Amino acid sequence: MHTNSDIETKLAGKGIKPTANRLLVYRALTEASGPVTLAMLEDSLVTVDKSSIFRVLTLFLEHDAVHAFEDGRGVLNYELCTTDGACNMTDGHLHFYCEACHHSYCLDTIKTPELVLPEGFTPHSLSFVVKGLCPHCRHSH
Amino acid sequence: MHTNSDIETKLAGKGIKPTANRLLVYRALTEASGPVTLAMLEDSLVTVDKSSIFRVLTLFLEHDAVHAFEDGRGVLNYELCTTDGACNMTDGHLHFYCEACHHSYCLDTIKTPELVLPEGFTPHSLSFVVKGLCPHCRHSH
DNA sequence: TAGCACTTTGCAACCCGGTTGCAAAAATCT
DNA sequence: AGATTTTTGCAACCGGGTTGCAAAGTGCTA
Repeated sequence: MHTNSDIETKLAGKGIKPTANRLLVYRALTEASGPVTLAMLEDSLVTVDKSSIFRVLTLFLEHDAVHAFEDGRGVLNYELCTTDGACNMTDGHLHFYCEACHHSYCLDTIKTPELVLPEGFTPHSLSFVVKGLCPHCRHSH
Repeated sequence: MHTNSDIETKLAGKGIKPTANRLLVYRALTEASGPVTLAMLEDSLVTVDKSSIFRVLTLFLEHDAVHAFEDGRGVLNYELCTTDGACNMTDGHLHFYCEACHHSYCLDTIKTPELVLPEGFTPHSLSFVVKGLCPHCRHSH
């Protein structure tokens, strides 16, 4: 488990001043079993206002503490960055969105392929999302 | 160019009864240089209500006349299906979203890779979107 | 420690894309 | 024509995301 000072160290390493809300949000991200949405954080952090969570997340994004991607519905999902440096397309991996339980999975065992774009297109980031049924929903069908 | 009866034939082939609005929307899709959003169609089809365009597009989706994907902002983009049969993930191809001009490109020369999901995950559709700068915006930088 | 500046937070309100209920208009069917 | 079904426009709503603003908190410095 992560003590508060563990988290403070992590945040400091990314150049983020630790506040009470930032510790709460960071902890929620570490304890999540996968990518989480703003709405999920709102539910689990009832003491913190939606806009505050949002601002913490955007701060984390700017400091490469988390990365974000859209699931199949256009909802942003956030995940802690595992790498220490900039967290960009180079560590891109596949995400899976279950259309039954509306849950996102991070399939980080599957890397996105390196790709060759037509002349002139300069990539910054990428998202690769597969929609379908997750193992659980497929069986309970 | 496409005459109205050309379009009517196409729609009939997909099992869609041609109405005035459906012809207008279909024509707008054929004349677009790439994927279009609901907002873009609202702008170009000033005589047609937003909700009507929306309902036409969902009808087209159900009849595999168009397919849709989200660009990098979570906005739906629509494209005419080129294949005759069901338009699903099998003809998946890459899309590029320019963060400067907010325009989506259909890079249909680049096919999405065939992928192997972990046991139990059943794919239905997929989206593969690269964000960055398009050739034009890159030069006018 | 008082006074001042800067940062962070909560609240309310807004924005925008997407979506729906409903009644009017248009097409379809005897 | 009259009855029925489909399509349409309007208005309103929804939900995720975002912002303005004032209050609360933090951290100075004198």
